[in-house]
Amino acid sequence: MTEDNHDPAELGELERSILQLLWRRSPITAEAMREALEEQERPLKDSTVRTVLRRLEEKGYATHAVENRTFLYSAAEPARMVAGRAVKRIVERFCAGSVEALLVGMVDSEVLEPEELTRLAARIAAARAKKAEKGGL
Amino acid sequence: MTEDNHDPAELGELERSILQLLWRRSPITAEAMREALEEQERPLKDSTVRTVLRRLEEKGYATHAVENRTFLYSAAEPARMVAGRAVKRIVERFCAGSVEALLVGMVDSEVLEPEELTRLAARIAAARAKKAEKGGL
DNA sequence: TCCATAATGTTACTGACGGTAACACATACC
DNA sequence: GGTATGTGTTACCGTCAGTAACATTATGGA
Repeated sequence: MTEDNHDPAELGELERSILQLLWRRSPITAEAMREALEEQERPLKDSTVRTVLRRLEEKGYATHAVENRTFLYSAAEPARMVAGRAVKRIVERFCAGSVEALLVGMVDSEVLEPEELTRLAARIAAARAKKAEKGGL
Repeated sequence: MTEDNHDPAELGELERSILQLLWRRSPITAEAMREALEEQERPLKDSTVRTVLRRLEEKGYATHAVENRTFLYSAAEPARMVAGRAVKRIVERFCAGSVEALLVGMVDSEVLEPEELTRLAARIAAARAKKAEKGGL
């Protein structure tokens, strides 16, 4: 039971922006992060950025290593994973646990075309099969 | 452009519970809602329930009709739709807009088996085709 | 040695918002 | 006309994200 209880819905807008950057530019120092945000028209004080990075780490979304007394932050897990779990919660909360209902909803709300769904499903299954083959089993 | 800007992430826990009940038991009066919540070990004052119902309506998740001076609340749109849009936001926020990345993430985080994905895709596409045929395009 | 510098740690204020509810107001029926 | 039933108004409180000042620590050079 690794108590993996992240909930991306619990992230604020700034926290998400920073997490995005972690995914894109890991590993990264707090100062570099501040500069990156500044380039996105988001000028913030040094301490603000650090506070948010610390909070992200507390919440389990980030980690850091220490290199010459300086923290190098990285995302704790890939975006795909976080997104996957986020969807899982949506399925539980709004689709009574049925993934099918969710996929139907995505089609209904035009997030996804049926043909695209079919195509992606095939592609993913193929990729998966290949991986399983390599992975030995 | 009906400015359909709901964000289920912006709902609190009680709001979600009540929305669930709206989906399950619409149309429903405030009093009946209170009783339903009581049965779920959630005893709340009348005014609490009413406040939340009103907030849900303000946020666009519910509507009401008036029947003999009494409000009959209903969900404004099906759960599937809300879920679909919620997922859309996740895709934008965590998957750089790629639905494929999301589906892969769902497989990676074991929300969905590859075979199941393939099967559901086929089923949905078929249902969709049938509908288009009937709908006369 | 001692200070300036570059990091990190601590603490806190503020505004939004959700959970919760008291209290006021209206109306229909006896 | 007053009581019962249902709706409208207002508000308090706790939590949390955004924001940041201020304190502390270590390190390398004068």
